[in-house]
Amino acid sequence: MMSMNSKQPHFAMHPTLPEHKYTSLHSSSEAIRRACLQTPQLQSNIFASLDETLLARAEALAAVDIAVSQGKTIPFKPDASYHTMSTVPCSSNSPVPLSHHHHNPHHHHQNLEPPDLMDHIVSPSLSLMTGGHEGPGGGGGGGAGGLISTSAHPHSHMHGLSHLSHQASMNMNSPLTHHGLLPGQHGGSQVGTGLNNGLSTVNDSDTDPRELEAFAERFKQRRIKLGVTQADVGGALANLKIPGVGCLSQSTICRFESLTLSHNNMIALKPILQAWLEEAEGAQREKMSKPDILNGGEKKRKRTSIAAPEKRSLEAYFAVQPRPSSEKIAAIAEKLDLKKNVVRVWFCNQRQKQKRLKFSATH
DNA sequence: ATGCATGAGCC
DNA sequence: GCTCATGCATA
Repeated sequence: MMSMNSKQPHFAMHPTLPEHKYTSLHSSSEAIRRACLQTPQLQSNIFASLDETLLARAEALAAVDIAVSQGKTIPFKPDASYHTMSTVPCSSNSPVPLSHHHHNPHHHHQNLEPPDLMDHIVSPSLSLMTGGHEGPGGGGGGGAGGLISTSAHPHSHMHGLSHLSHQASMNMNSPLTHHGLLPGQHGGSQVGTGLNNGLSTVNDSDTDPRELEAFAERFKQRRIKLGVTQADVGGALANLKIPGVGCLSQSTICRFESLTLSHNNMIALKPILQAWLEEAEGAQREKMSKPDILNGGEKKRKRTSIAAPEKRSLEAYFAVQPRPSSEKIAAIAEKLDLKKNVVRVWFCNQRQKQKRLKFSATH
């Protein structure tokens, strides 16, 4: 249902529309994506040449890694924060070393060149892998656009966040999509958050990592002050009646607060959450002022759990080749006795994390 | 808070 | 098949 946490009951929000303008819901992940591919892709070949040998080596590494980690080695915390944080009173616990891109005397090559592959294979403490850069070439890699996409699960309720803009370059009709994405983006930096019809051009401040970080922080603090859980926020978003915006999950709210979303995603969500915040605080003020009146199906998805040993192997493989071919994936899957699809998805998720890690390290 | 999964849009 | 945004399930 809703929050499972023992938090405060959430006060209902007024259906009133916030007097806000989220005219800009730029998402163009395509742009950022393009911007991100600054590295030519030649790894496929390299990998191909290494072929089986590499697989074997990687696997061997994995074995070594296992032994080492048993002794005491960092288990590789892939998750990175969106941006380097430093002042996060993180109410609860932040097991994630949000600032490990700063220091960390040992190894650290965020952007490695393919030629260094073997180094990793030899390094027992391999933790951060070679940068796998996408490239249209490699084997796919279409950028999805997408902002807030509603997962229209066959069984689940509609989480209505739009069926809107899933493609910046197209349907620029959607209120949330009138940002004609610009293809040629400056490398590695911003999102091309398009310009809105001259109305609310996304200002630098809106996309500034630093600003987003600060906002996320403020958001969390104020949310807590309101006594509302992340799940409550997600559910309440639908009440804002913002075109194309439905509810979001606790996961997403959590990720927003912890900056573990893509830069693009952060930018897209910010105005929405800001609107909710203002709405919620306004409602509370109202309630405070007049303390008199009324106050007062489907199938379960199964989550595969990849055991630590297998995970280490996958990490080793990933270090060598972040984007293995279908055949490679099949081979890996068989060696680790995992379903091919599980392995494929694992690599996809790993790439997403790496990308964020890279971005946060660069900004 | 985070791991694995789904689905849209694209190549 | 990929990326990306997002969610369910779970540690």
